[in-house]
Amino acid sequence: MVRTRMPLRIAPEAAKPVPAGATERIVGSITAAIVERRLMPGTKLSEQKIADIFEVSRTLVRQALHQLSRDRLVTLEPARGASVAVPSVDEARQVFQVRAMLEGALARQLCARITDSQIVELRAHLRDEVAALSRTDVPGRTRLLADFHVVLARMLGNEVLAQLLSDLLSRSSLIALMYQSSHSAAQSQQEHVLIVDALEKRDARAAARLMEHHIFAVEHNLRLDPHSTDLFAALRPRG
Amino acid sequence: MVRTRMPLRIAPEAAKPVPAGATERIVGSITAAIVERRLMPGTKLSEQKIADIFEVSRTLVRQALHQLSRDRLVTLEPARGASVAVPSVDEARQVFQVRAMLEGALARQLCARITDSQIVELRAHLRDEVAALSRTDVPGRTRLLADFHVVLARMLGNEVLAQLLSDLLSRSSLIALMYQSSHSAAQSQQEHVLIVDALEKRDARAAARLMEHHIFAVEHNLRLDPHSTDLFAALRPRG
DNA sequence: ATGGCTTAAAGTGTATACACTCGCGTCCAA
DNA sequence: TTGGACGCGAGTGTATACACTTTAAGCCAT
Repeated sequence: MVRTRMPLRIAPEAAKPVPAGATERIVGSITAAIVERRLMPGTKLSEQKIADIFEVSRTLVRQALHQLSRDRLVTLEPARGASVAVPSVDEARQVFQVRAMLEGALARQLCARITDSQIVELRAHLRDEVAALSRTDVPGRTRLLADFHVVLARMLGNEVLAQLLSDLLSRSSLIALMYQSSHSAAQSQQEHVLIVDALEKRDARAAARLMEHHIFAVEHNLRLDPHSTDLFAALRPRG
Repeated sequence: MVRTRMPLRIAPEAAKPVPAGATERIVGSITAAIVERRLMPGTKLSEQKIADIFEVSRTLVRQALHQLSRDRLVTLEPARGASVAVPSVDEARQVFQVRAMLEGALARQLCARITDSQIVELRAHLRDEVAALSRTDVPGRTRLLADFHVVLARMLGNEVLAQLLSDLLSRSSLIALMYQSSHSAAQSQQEHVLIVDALEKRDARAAARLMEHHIFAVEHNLRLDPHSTDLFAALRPRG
C-alpha cells in the first residue's frame, strides 16, 4: 500500500473513544468482532487481509494479533498464522472455576464497603440490562451482562482486579458462543438482580453464594459433555 | 547490524529449554533480570541497545517489550519508549488484594482434593526452599518462594489459574524489590510450612486463613506509607 | 486412477529503511 | 545573565523488503 501519509494530527485527541494507538483500534475491533459472534472460533486471521481492511501495514496487525493471543482470544501457531481461539473443554472449566473463586471473594468483600449510591448505580445497570433484553439487542445485552461483573470489580476500587476480570469475561464470551449456552440472557439478568439484593442487605454470605451459583449456572448450561466436543473438534472445517 | 544469516537449524530442537521463539527468549531474559534485581524500576530500556545485546533486530525487541508491558513489568510511554515499571502504592495494594482473594480460595479448594503424594511433593519443595535459604542463593530463593504459590495452583489442575498467579507473582516481585520488603525470606518460608501443615490436615478454614495472613504479612512489611513513596517517586533519577 | 514428487503461490518471520517526535544543547536577543 | 527559539541528535512508530515455510496444485510414474 503506497499512500501519502495523513497530516498526522497534532491537535488534542478528538471525541472518539480510541483515537490513540492504531494497534489498540485493531485489537478492539477484532475483540468486539469475536465477542459479538461475527468471527467464529477457528476462523483463520490472515495478516495481509486484516492489514488491507484497516489500511495499515502488517506490522501493526501483527502487534495486535500478538496482544490478542495473550488474551487467549486468538491462537498463534508458528509459521501457520493466527486464528480465532478454540477453547478446549478443560480451559472452559478452568476459566469458570477461576471466575467463581475471584468473584465469590469479590462479592464477599464488596458487602463490607459498598455504598448506597453504588447500589443505586447497580440498579441503573440492571435497568439497562432489562432494556437491552426487551430490545433483543444481542451484542448490547452480551456486553451489559458481562460489564455487570466488571462494574462490581471497579466498585471495590481495584483496577487490577477489574482488568483481570475483564480478560476472563472476554474468554467466557468466546466459550459461551462456542459451546452454545442454553443459559438464557434473561435468567442471567434475574440472577444479577438477586446478587444486588444481597449486596444491598450487606449479606456477604448470600452474595458470595449467589455469585458462585450464578457462575456455575452459566457453566453447567454449556454443552461441555465430551461427545459434542469431540465432534466439534473433529469436524471443524479449516476455513 | 549487517551479518550473514545463520544456517537456521532445520534439525530438531536442541536440549536448550527455550530454543523456540526468539521473542520468548528476550521476554524471559528481561523478566529474569527484573525479578532478580539486575534491572531497577525506572530503568530506561532502549530498543536498539537491547537489540544489540541479543543480536536481533529491533522488531523482535519491540514485540518482547509489548508483551512485557501487558504483564505490567515494563511501562510503554508513547514516543518515549519503554522502561522498567514503577508500580504505584495503589497498584501494589491491589495486586496483593487480588492475590489474597485468589489464593485464599485456592487453599480452600485444594484441601478438598489434594492427594497424599502431592503433600509429599510440597514437602520436597519446602526442603528446596530451606536449602536455597541456607545457601543465601538470593535469585534461587526468590524464585522458589514464588513458585510455591504456582505449584499450589498447578495442583488444582487449573492451568489458567496457574498462569494468572504467575503473572501476579512477577508483579509482586517487582513491588517487593521496589518497596524494600523487610519481610524476611525465612519468615515466608516458615509460613509456607504452616500452610502445608493445614493442607495435610485438610483443614480448609485454617489453610485459607493462613494463606491470606501470609500474603497480608508480605504486604504489610512493605514500606507503603505515603511518605517514603513520595520521596522515591520524586527523587527517582532517570538513569 | 492413485500415490508420491516437484514446484509455484501464498503467507508468516525477521530485518531494514524511512518518517516522525521528543529532549537537549546552542545561539541570539533583550 | 536569562529567556526563548532554533536545530540537531537520539530514539520511537510505521512501512516495506526479503527470507523462509507451508500449502496445494500439477505432473509423472506406477
